[in-house]
Amino acid sequence: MAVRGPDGVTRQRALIAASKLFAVRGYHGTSTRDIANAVGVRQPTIYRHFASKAEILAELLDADLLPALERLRTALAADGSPAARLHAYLQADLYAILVLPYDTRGLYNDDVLKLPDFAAQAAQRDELHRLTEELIAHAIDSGELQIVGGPYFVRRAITGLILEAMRDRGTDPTPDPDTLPREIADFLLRGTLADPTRLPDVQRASALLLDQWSSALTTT
Amino acid sequence: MAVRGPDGVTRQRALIAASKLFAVRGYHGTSTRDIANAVGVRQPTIYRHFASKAEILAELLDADLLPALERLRTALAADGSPAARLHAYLQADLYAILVLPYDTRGLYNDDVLKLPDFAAQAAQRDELHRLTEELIAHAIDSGELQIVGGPYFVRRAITGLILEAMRDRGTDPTPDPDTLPREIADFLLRGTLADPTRLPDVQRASALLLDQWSSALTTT
DNA sequence: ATTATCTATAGATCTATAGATAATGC
DNA sequence: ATTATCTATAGATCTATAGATAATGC
Repeated sequence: MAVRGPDGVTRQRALIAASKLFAVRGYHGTSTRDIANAVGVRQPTIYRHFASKAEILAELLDADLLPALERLRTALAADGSPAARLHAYLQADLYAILVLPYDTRGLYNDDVLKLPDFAAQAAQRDELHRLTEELIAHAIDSGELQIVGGPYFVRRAITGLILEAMRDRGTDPTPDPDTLPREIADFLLRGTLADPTRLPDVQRASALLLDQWSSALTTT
Repeated sequence: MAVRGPDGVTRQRALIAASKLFAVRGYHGTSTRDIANAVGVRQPTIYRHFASKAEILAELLDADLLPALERLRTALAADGSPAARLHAYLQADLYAILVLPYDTRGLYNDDVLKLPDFAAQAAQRDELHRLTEELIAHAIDSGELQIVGGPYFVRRAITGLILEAMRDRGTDPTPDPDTLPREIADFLLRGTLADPTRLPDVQRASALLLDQWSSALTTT
C-alpha cells in the first residue's frame, strides 16, 4: 500500500474528480471521502493537498473565472466593432469551457458563491458580469445591437447559453470544441443584431479578432 | 409551545421554505433542520408531513414538471403554425415559472434527478425534452425555423433561457410576470426564424393561441 | 379520539487533526 | 531528510424513529 504517485498528480486528479462529483451531486453533496475514493487514496490524504474542502472548489472556480476575465478584458481593449468583439469573446469563452480539464457544471450551482469562503470568487464573478454588460452596452450604443431588455437581459441570455455549453461538455473535455462555440455566438448575435443581415460581416471581423488573440490567449 | 397551525399550512410553508433553501444551498446542502427552522417548527415535525427529505423535492419537481408537460401537450395538439405554437408555449411556460409559489432555481442543480428516489421526475423531464424537440422539429420541417444545430440545439437554448427566468424570479414570485416571458420568447424566435421579419406575424398568432389556452390552463 | 407538535436519541456520516509508516530525494 | 500516504479518531451534524404532550374535532 501507500503507493506514491509522481509530483502533483494526486492533486490534479483530485481537482478533476472533484469537479465531476460536484457536477453530479453538488458541492455539499460531495464528501471528501467521495473525492478520495475517486482518486484512489484514503480520505485524509486529500488534506495533504488542500487545506480544506472549500479550497478545492475555490481553485476550480479560479481556473474558470480568471482566464475568462482575462479574455473579457482583451475583448474590451481590442479595436473593431463592439458586436464583433462580443461575438469573438463569446466564441473564445465557449471554446475555453469545452477544453477545460474540469467539469464546470456544478461550480455555480446552489449559490455556493454566497458562502464567506468564496468571497474572492464571488467578486470575480460580479466583475465578469459588469464587464460583459459594458461590452454589450458599447454594442447597443453603437447602434449595432437592438434589444428590449438592454445589456442586463443580453448578459443573462449569454449566461444561460454558457451554462448550456458547460452541460454540453459534460464529464470530459469535448473532442471537437470548434462547432458549438460558433453556433452559439451566431445564435446570440442573430437574436440581438439590429440588422441581422450584418451577421456575415460580424463573423468575418470576429474571426480576425480571434486570430489576433489566439497567440496571446493560448499561452495561458 | 406546540402551537398548531391550520390544516396544511405547515406543509405548504415547508415546501416554499425548502424550495428557497434548495436554491441557496442545494438539496444536499439543506438539512431537514434548516427547513424546520425556516418554518418555525422542530426538525422531526417535518416527518409528520413528508415521509422523507426526498419526498419534499419530489413534490416540488412535480409541481414544476407536470403543468409544463400539460402545456406542452396542449401546444403540440393545437392548430396554427409551429413557430407560433412554440412562441406561445415558451411564453406560457416562462409565465408559469414566474408566478409559481416555489423557487425552482435549485431543483435541477447537481444532477439530483439521477438518484433512484427521483426516477419518476427524471422520466417526466426526459419526456418534456422529447416533446419540446418534437415541436421544434415541426417548426423546422415547415420551413419556419432555420438553425444549424437542429432541434436539439434549440431545445438546449430554451433550457438555458428557462433557467434564466427561474433566476429572474428568484426567491419570490415576480410581481409583473408579463414582460420577461414575451421578451425571451421574441428573442428565441428572432434567433431561429428563417425570415426574422415574420416575427410580428408569429407574435400575433401566438397571442391568439395564448388567449385560447388561458381558459384551459388557468384552471390548473 | 385524532393528530400536530414536542423531546430524546440511535445510527450513520462528515470534516479535519494526530501520529505512525512507507516511499522518494539527496 | 522529506513528504505522501496510511490508520485511528474526535467532534459535529444529519436523517429518521420512538414515545410523550398538547391542541383540535366530534
